[in-house]
Amino acid sequence: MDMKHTSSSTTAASCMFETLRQDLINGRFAAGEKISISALKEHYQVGLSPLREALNRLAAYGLLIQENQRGFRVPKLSRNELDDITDMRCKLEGMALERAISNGDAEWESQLVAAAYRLNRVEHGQMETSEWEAVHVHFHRTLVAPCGSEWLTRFIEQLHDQFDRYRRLAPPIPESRTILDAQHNELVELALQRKTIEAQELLTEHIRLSYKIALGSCRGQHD
Amino acid sequence: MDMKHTSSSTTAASCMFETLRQDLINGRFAAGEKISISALKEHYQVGLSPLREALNRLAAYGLLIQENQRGFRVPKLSRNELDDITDMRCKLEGMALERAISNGDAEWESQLVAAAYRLNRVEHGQMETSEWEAVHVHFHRTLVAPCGSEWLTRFIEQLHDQFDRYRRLAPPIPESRTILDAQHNELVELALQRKTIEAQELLTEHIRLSYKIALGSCRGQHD
DNA sequence: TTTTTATGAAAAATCGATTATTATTGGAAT
DNA sequence: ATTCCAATAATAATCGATTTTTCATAAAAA
Repeated sequence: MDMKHTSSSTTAASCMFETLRQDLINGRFAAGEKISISALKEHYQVGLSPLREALNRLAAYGLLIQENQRGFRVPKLSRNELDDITDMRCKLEGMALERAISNGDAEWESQLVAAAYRLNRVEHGQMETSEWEAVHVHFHRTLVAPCGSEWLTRFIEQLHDQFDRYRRLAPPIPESRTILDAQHNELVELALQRKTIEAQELLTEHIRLSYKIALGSCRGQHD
Repeated sequence: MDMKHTSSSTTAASCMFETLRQDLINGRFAAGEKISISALKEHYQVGLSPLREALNRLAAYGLLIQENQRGFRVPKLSRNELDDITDMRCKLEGMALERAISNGDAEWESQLVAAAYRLNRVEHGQMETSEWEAVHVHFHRTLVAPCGSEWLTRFIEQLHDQFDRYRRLAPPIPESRTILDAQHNELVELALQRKTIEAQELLTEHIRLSYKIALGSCRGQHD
């Protein structure tokens, strides 16, 4: 048996990291906002030390800006950065998908089908947004999982978080949503058929369409 | 005038982050070693809080492994990971170089020439290794600097740190060193002449030759 | 009016001590 | 001998308080 020594009891710092990460991605803080440590401490009912450790991790991860002697700020949203993030996603996830298609085994195929199935189910029902978001992230993670590169995976996750910060803040566009949902299933089809190029092109298209939605979060943003 | 509010007075935590980052890259800690926080505290004469904040940042950055309730460890060296890092460097720096060559202006050209010049000078003299390393990092950073992507730049820096952890630990190979030194100058030539493809190919070759040296650090490593 | 300088308040960073968790050791039981 | 368990030591994580630095305000000087 495989006893997971890894998933040992969590710490307050790790817990705060995860919570804040989610809250940042979900736009619970205003872009550009100064982080009031004592307010967070109050709000999350957590000690100063674990909170600061979490903030330090988030800054190193790119979800916060840290300035010496003047604490932490939420990064601003800028169209330029969204363009950057989007381009990088297309490039990196394209790379990863190619490798995933060439490495992926039967186990991957079944997990991919399962992930897509779950995504379809959640779409139909009127689940909470947070549930759909979780399933959606899981789908995209599964899609590129067998790319064989720890670092590529890591960067993709990081960019995904950055991208979602924009997207989740933007107003939804139902017509685009329908297309995006269909694309998930088409991606599975192409992946299973090992149609590498077509899959890559569709993934790029998928990301670019999401980008159009995400752009909606930059309205009234100055740079 | 441009008064740098950015480089404000540093904090103990930031200072420790930089110091430990260098020490980790320079192999001052054994791969796989458990980090004794109290020992570090003693050795660097620093308080517990700033030290822990630095360690948290380093873990998020990928230079340390953090496990809940059991502290920090130095990542092991593995040939597989070195392969991964190397592939990713070739891909990402190749991308960046293409964009740098298309974006880079006269200012970039002069900085690149200057960086190469400095590198040549340091080679000739018998400067400290640390001096050469700093100039070398600066050269590679300059080469891809105008790629126009914050995120690409960030990932490249991160991978460079990871790669150097292997390379600096490996025994030097003088013949390869000569070739690598020459390649730096050839890279400048090709960049100035805007020979994108050739420059990319040479950069890949350069990284792959460095890889052969870096491999020397994996001898006797189990996975 | 504008700039400068002092001053008090707010917030960030750090320290020293405490608590909680893990690792270790030395028997007892099988 | 090997496994199990308690007792203890070691270390990680956290807390509460202190120090340091920045920010905001207003008086003084130009």
